[in-house]
Amino acid sequence: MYNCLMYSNELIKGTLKTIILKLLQDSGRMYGYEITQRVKSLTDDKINLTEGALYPTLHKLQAESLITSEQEIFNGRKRKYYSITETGQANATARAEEFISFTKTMFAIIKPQLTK
Amino acid sequence: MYNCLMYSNELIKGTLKTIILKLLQDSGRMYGYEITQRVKSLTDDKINLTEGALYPTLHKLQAESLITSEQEIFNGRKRKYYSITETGQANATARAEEFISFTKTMFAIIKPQLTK
DNA sequence: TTTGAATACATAATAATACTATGTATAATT
DNA sequence: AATTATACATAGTATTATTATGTATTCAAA
Repeated sequence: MYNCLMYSNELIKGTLKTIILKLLQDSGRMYGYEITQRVKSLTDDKINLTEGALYPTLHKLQAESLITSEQEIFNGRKRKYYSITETGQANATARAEEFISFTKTMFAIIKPQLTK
Repeated sequence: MYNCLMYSNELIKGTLKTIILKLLQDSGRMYGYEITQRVKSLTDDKINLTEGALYPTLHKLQAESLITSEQEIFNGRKRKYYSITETGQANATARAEEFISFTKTMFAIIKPQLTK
């Protein structure tokens, strides 16, 4: 869709990655289910991560060495805790800045009509 | 990716549709090439719509009755002018508002870490 | 004058990505 | 006892954008 010079072409599609990385950057380690609940409460129920979207993305982020994982048993149930790596930290910051920049650009397009 | 209650699941993927509809809402009628140039200048070269993304999307918007088209010859070259329909007007406004709302939601997630 | 850039539209093939649906399994609640 | 919540996972599907390619005309530069 976009062939951007400043924005990676994953900016939009990759919003989920940005969300996950930013949460991990903020909270230290988290497990999958915890992430869905945090997103739900942070966004006031507006974003409800599905498992079919979350887990494959977590696996992808780990494959890219942006996060690491360690499995534990908590209260009889398996939990897989994810932590952000150093590379992931830099990536998270870059993604967030890109998103903010993109937002400004989009506003340049949609704002004029809003005030009509 | 998102299973939103307030946001359509096309919010992100459909940013291009929002852009096109908003431009048509603002400018009356436009032809394809004109849209790419307008986007380019409005976004300071940051978003460069490719033809492979633009034209299929225009056809899709027309199939959804959000825009209409009329072909003309200008200076020996074919031009297909697109105009927004009444349904499209409402859709454009809704999409823009959705985008702004989504932006606020995203900021709730990424902002805390930015100030660190 | 002819070559290349800009204008103008279109589509097929590919890649990326998220969603739906489904599966497994345990703990807690009703 | 049944349902809900917790917890992870993946196959299949759909959507969507990108790349690549094709056609065709006008205009500017070499």
